[in-house]
Amino acid sequence: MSSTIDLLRTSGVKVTPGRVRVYEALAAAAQPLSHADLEARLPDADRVTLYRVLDTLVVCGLAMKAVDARGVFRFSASGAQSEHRRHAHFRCTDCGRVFCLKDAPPPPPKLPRGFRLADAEYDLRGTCANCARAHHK
Amino acid sequence: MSSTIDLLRTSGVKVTPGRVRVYEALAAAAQPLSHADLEARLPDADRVTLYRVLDTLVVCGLAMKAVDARGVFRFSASGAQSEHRRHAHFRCTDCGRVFCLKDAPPPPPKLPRGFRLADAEYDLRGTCANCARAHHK
DNA sequence: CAATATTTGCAACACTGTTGCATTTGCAAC
DNA sequence: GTTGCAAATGCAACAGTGTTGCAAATATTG
Ligand SMILES: [Mn+2]
Ligand SMILES: [Mn+2]
Ligand SMILES: [Zn+2]
Ligand SMILES: [Zn+2]
Repeated sequence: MSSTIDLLRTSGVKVTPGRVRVYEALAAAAQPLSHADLEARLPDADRVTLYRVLDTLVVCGLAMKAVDARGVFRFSASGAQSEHRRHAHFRCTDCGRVFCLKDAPPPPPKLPRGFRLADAEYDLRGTCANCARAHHK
Repeated sequence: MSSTIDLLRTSGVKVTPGRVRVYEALAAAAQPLSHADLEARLPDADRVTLYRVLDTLVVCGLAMKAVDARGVFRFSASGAQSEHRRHAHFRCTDCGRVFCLKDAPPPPPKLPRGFRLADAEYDLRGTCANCARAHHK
């Protein structure tokens, strides 16, 4: 069980109280959190600092960023960076939860000449088992 | 070839110049258009009216609304939507343009028992040929 | 402890989308 | 064609989300 401080240090970023608290809020959450969700959980945090801390966590691989159905970014802790890059994700449009799938992400398709691929994401949406059952009963 | 006016009338909404122009811009577009894209194509249109027209087209079934990777809503004429489901898209993080790729999207991976797939999108990001060249000079 | 590169807090801003309200307009009934 | 009215439009003001510039504070290194 490695501490949040160790995680940050290992990821090569400075350890600051803001980063520790934000990461721990993400890790403790059952669902991906929006910036507004985090402001509610950390009332003392500065708005802009919060955006920048989230950005840092994403860049260093400790968090994942995805857009929800309303067009708002949601963040979730990703214990190990390489873990989530090796599989696709499924987002339930009912409850908002994100599930990690077993299968490897598909290989990127051919790009036109001169194009450079920086990042790829296979985004699957639908209803999870829980919500499908609840919906159906 | 049914006219836009007929389409609107059949959908049970009033026929106005704004609705005709917006629908035709969507139908003529190669990719889903954001509100900003449409403002550029229809410089005389009022911002708010444009939002309301788009909303009307979605409600009456003539357009589809989806959120893109930046969290911005993009609209497409209903007929065109099925077209874009048959290939993946590449978004240039420099200029923001979206390119339709030739290859078919990869087959969806196996989902856990009870999960229902509603929609899938293979989202590729990077720099397009133009921006890569400009960046490199 | 001192040096310094990062990070923070704050103000100001940009972009996306919404609401209220007075005016205009599409369309149906006459 | 004229009239009446519900619906659509234009405009101003606003709310939410995210960004940028810059001075002050602070985490790390030595
Ligand atoms: Mn995952
Ligand atoms: Mn396409
Ligand atoms: Zn669910
Ligand atoms: Zn580009």
